[in-house]
Amino acid sequence: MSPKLHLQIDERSGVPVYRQMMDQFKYYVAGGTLRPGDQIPSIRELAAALSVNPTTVVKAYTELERAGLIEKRHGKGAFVAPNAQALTAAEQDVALRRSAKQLAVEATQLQVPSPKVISVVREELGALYVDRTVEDLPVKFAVVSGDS
Amino acid sequence: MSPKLHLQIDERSGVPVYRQMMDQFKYYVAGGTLRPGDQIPSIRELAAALSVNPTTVVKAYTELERAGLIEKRHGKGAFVAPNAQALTAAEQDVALRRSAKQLAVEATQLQVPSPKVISVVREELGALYVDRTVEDLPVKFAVVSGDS
DNA sequence: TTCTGTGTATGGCTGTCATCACACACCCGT
DNA sequence: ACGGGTGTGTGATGACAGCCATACACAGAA
Repeated sequence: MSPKLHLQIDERSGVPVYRQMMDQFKYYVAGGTLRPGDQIPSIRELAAALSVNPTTVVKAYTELERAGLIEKRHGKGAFVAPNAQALTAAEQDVALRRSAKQLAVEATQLQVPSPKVISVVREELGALYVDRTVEDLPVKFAVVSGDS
Repeated sequence: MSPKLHLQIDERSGVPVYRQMMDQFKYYVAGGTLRPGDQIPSIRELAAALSVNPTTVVKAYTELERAGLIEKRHGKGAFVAPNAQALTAAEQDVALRRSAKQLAVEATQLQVPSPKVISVVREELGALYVDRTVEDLPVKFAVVSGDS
């Protein structure tokens, strides 16, 4: 039913909260963690877990619904749409490259040597895998708002 | 005087434009590419180069000035502040980690294997170095707004 | 003075988010 | 069947931030 999600909101990033939520749901669907029919957190539940206003979640869910990715059912909850399309491999690549490029630009401007960049990325990837294992507890949705 | 800068604005990222500009100037100063006394692009010039409204650049410059990083002189232009502090190594690390973490989160949600992530990062880093060499032309400020 | 570069100031449109009050669907005890 | 409690999504309103368009003010050279 409800796969364990790991949503992360960075308030200081400047990126609208509803957009951060949308992207992450997209990625979960694209990666196959969320599958058609799966129930996702209720608006209130997610709002509480992430410490944001319910209206913000509403906006994200509404947009996702308009994109055909999820369905809201009054009084029942929200679900991944039956025909929710996973991102194509190409689209996944674009999304990933987008982040990678920003990192690269930043590193270049900071004049950080490439090997250092790579090692930091490795560390952060490793840190997440740790989280994933630790997360085999009765927590449905884990949240990190600030930094680790 | 005016070192060759390479500013990059991603309009679709959701991050406020003025914030993207601020960050990149910060990074250039932190990395030593921009040094105290250096003249930076005029408000109009930068606005034209990036295809944004001058007021947006004003906001970025005003904030940077308030942070003590640059100085605006009426009728003359904008310059890196005499006592502009480069970021400490620790602060640089924080900034870099921030981007790296976001990339890691995204990759994890997309279930992209780590080696793939690393290789993409390497590619993007490489692409930027290419740009840097190519940029030995009479262009003072090069801009990339969309994707490469 | 006049021209041309520079930074400055104001108002308006849009997007983002919070607050608060409302409406629908289910379940359970009566 | 009923009726209420609890969960769910919905909608109206207001405050504030980002961005743009436009007109104004200063500095230096012709």
